[in-house]
Amino acid sequence: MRLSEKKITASLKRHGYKLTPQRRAVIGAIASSPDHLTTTALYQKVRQDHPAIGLVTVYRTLDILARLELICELHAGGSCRSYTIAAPGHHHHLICADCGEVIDFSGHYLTELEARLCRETGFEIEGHLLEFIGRCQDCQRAT
Amino acid sequence: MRLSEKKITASLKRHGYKLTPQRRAVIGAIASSPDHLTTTALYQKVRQDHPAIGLVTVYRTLDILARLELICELHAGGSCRSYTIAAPGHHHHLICADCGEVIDFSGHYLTELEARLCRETGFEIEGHLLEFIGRCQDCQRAT
DNA sequence: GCTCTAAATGAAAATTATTATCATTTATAT
DNA sequence: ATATAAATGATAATAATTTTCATTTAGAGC
Repeated sequence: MRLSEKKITASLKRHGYKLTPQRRAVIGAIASSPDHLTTTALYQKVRQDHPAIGLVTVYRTLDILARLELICELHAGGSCRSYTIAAPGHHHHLICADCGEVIDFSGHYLTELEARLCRETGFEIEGHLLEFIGRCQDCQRAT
Repeated sequence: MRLSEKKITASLKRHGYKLTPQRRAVIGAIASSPDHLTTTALYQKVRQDHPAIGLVTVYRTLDILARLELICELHAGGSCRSYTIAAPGHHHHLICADCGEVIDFSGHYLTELEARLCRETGFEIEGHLLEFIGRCQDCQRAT
C-alpha cells in the first residue's frame, strides 16, 4: 500500500517542516505517478502546474522526503537516482534493462536471511533493496 | 568465487579488445582490492603504478568490463557507482549507511521468488541485486 | 622483426547532476 | 496583523561523466 498524499503532508508537518505550495506540488506530482521519476523528470512535471518553481527546491524537497522515508529512492543504471512514493518496508523492484520500466512487487521474503546476516556480521540492518534486472514483455518482443 | 585476473584479460581478448598496459593496470587494481571502489578511487590507485594514465581511460575500461559483466557495478547512496570484481551470479551487498563499507555475501536465496516473478509478470529475469542497508559494528559503536 | 591499420589513449572542452550561497519571500505561531 | 525562522529561487560552484580529436600503439599479417 502506497503512502497517501495526506499522510505525507501530515508527516512533514509533524517533523516541523512548513507546508509550502512548492512542496505540495512536488508531493502531488510524485504521488500521481505510478512510476519512478528522476529529479529532472519530476521538475518538468511540477512545472506544468507551478512554472515558477526552481529545480533546487525540487532537489531539496526530495531530499527531505527521502530522509523521512516518505518516498523511495532508487539508484540504477546510468543517470542515477529516481524516486517514487514509499510503500513502507517494500523496496522490491523489477527493472527492465532495455526500456527502464520499473515494477514494484511486494513480499517479505527476506526476514530470515536478514536475521542470519545480523547474527553473522554484527550489522544492524535498517532496510533492504531487492532488484531483479531483466526484460519486460514488450522489450522481449521488440528484439 | 571471484573472477581471476587471467579470466578477465582472456575475456577481453576473446571479445576483440586490445590488451593495453592501461587496461591491465585497471584490472590489476580492481582485482587486488577486496572492496568496492569508485571510479575516482580506482583512478588514484592505478596512478600509483601508472602515473600517466588518464581518468577517461579508467572510465572507458570500467565501462567495457561492466558491459562484459566481468566486474560488478554498484549504485548506492550519494556519489554513485562503484565497482568490484564480479563473482558471477552474486550481487549481494551489505552496505553501511554511515561509513559506506560494503560487504559481499553469497547465497542463492532468491531462485524460487525469481521463478514466481517470471510467471506472474512475464519478465525475463537476467540478474538481481540484493542490498541490505544498515550500520556496521564500528559505526554502531561510534554513536 | 617490420609494417600497417583499426583501436585505444590522453588532454581539453562540453555536458549533466548536484550542492552551496545569499538576498528575498513566506508559512505559521502568537 | 506581526514577527521570525524557515523556505525559495537565482546564480555560482562543484563533482561526475561524456565527447571530441589529434596522437600513439597493440597486434594481425607478412
